[in-house]
Amino acid sequence: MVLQKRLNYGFNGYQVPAIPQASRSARGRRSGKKAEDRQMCAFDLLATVAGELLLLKESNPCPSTVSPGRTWFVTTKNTIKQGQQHKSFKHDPCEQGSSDKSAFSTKVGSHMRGANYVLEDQSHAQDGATLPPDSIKTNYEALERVVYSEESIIENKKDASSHWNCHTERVSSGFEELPDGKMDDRIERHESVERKCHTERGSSNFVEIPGGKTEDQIQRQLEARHQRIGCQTHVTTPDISTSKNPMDLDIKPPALVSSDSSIKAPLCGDPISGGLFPRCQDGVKVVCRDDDENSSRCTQHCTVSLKAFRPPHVGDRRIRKMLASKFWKVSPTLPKNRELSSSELERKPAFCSKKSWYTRQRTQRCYPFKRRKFSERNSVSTSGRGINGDGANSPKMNSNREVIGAGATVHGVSRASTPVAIQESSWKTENSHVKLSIKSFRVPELIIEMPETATIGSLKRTVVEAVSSILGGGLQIGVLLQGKKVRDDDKTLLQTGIVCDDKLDTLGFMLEPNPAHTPSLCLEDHPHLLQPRDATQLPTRYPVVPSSDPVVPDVSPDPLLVNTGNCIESDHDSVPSPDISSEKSTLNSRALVAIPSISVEALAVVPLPRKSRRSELVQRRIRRPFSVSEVEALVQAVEKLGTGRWRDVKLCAFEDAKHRTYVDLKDKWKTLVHTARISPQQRRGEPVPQELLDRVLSAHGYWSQQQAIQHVKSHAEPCLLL
DNA sequence: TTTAGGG
DNA sequence: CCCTAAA
Repeated sequence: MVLQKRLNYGFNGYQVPAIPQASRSARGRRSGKKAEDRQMCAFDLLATVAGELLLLKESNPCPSTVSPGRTWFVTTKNTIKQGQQHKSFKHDPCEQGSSDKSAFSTKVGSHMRGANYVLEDQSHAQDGATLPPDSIKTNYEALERVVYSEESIIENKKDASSHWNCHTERVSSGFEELPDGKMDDRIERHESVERKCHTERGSSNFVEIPGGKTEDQIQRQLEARHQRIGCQTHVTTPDISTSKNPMDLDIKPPALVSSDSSIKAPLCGDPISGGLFPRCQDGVKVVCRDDDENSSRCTQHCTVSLKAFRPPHVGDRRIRKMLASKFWKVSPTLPKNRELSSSELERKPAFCSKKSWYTRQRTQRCYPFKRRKFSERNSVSTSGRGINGDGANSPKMNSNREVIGAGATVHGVSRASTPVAIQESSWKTENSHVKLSIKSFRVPELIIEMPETATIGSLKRTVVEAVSSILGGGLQIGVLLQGKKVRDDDKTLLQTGIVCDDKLDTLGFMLEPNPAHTPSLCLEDHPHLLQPRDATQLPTRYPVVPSSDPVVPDVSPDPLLVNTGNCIESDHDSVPSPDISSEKSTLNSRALVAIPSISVEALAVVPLPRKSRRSELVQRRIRRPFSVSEVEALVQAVEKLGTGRWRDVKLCAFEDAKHRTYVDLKDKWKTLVHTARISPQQRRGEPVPQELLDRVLSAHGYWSQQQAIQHVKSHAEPCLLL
């Protein structure tokens, strides 16, 4: 079940400019992920727009003047030549056929390729008359969901039913016609999939709000989404004369600053972000027309630049990772996070700046929540009125003036950025936190060998040295929950089950050697460790750590290194990169000087398997076993579509399961076929009903046959096809 | 980018 | 689930 809101906005025609090719190129992305990322970018864009709209909305306390049933659509201005499955989004959603979802994603992809799209309010012409709510079922579902999410972040409530014309409705995620009573069945399954999305980390790009969630849960969900997306919006009021080129929009200083109503505090004015992510800003030209398009009032245009501050190259995972590390950083009870250890910060100044950038980003992202807690709705409305002058109560909330007003407000807030520390503290007080008390750490195995004649004092010293050597940077923290190691760094505490005053006794921490740590620092701090004796007299494991990862001193500007975990992907940024490498070079050479020659030798001798480092950096995706319901969906989709159309299968049955790529589905089918062929005794994991396996075999057989037939036809009788 | 197939 | 050649 999906809660949907129909949002009413007083203007229409969001023109999304072409996004430069350069902003899309990304290295190191895995192909399976690309489509999702791309889609997500586009959705973020839409969400961004939606978020701005919400600002407008908030500043106008009389939304009831806008008629219901209004929905935003994405329409394309360009003709896309790729297949024949493209329908204009202007088409009546009622007539959508089975290919429409494909069309949507393809169009979104094309959008990222530079096609022009218009986010458009299609119902403006006939207020309340067009597009009965029920007609929006499929393609727009995602968009609306985003819109809903954004609104929720601002309003922080899911049942704002009164004047925002929201309603709940069930939406079928399937887009093929479902015969007879199959619909309910389908919806049921879809619900289950969605529920799964919630329990599994980051599996959905959207925050899907299933029924029955508490407000608190929703809030956390939305927060998580915001963290994932890392997207902020910014509205400026550019010079109208330059509005032709959205990229050239001037940024005017804020006209008004309000500390209260400035909901989505943006970051555009942040010089750090500007410097670090010169290409991260997707300019969005927003053309605001008057509500009644046909009236003379619609002639005036204003342009609003919406900037989505989501570094386009940043993988979802990376953002999350970084934010996660940010979290730990905030928590004073925990030792430094390996992902962003202090030593790393020292060595890579760019990290620091980025980090602070992100800190700000993140805290501001949370601002809507704070605002809501601190202020009543009334005060928001009041300030909104103040910002927009007399327009707020006007029946036509949609005048251009107000758009500008809202934009200026937001912009002003973006400039008035608060110190990070303050924001963090307020952040901390505003969210439910898990309080942890770490009584002691379990230290990883440490083998120490001493001559019998050694004194107790020297033993102590050796142990201390060994421990402190490891503590010097060569460790990371392992988290244990109920005795099981929590490996997924990207999961939130909530998702992992670490909630306030609950289960905390089962939570444990463990020190582990950090294979990625830089040995030079450690050795630099304790050079005597290697010097006083022969290396063979130090069979402790800690000295091994350095040579186990000799590549770390490698200062080559390897993007893999630069892009690691806590760092925003920055391979395009010319500024920080040289700093990083030069800084590291210096450090490294300095470190090498301090290291005895034997260590240098060790460094040279032991080649690091590149793979291992890579796997350190690019984390393997979490394994998510297919549930029976997922298998059933897959089987059904393959029965319908065949075995050679995994993309369609994905779109058909797993559109909302963002963590299932078509490659995953293909692989799963492969294993399903295999499973079906082996004896039940040999099967592992959650048992798949035999009935499903039978269907797998029969479908597999059928489609293999079909493929063979097609193959024969196209080869033996090519002329017949002409 | 998607498919197909090996690992 | 990853990787990658091939289309």
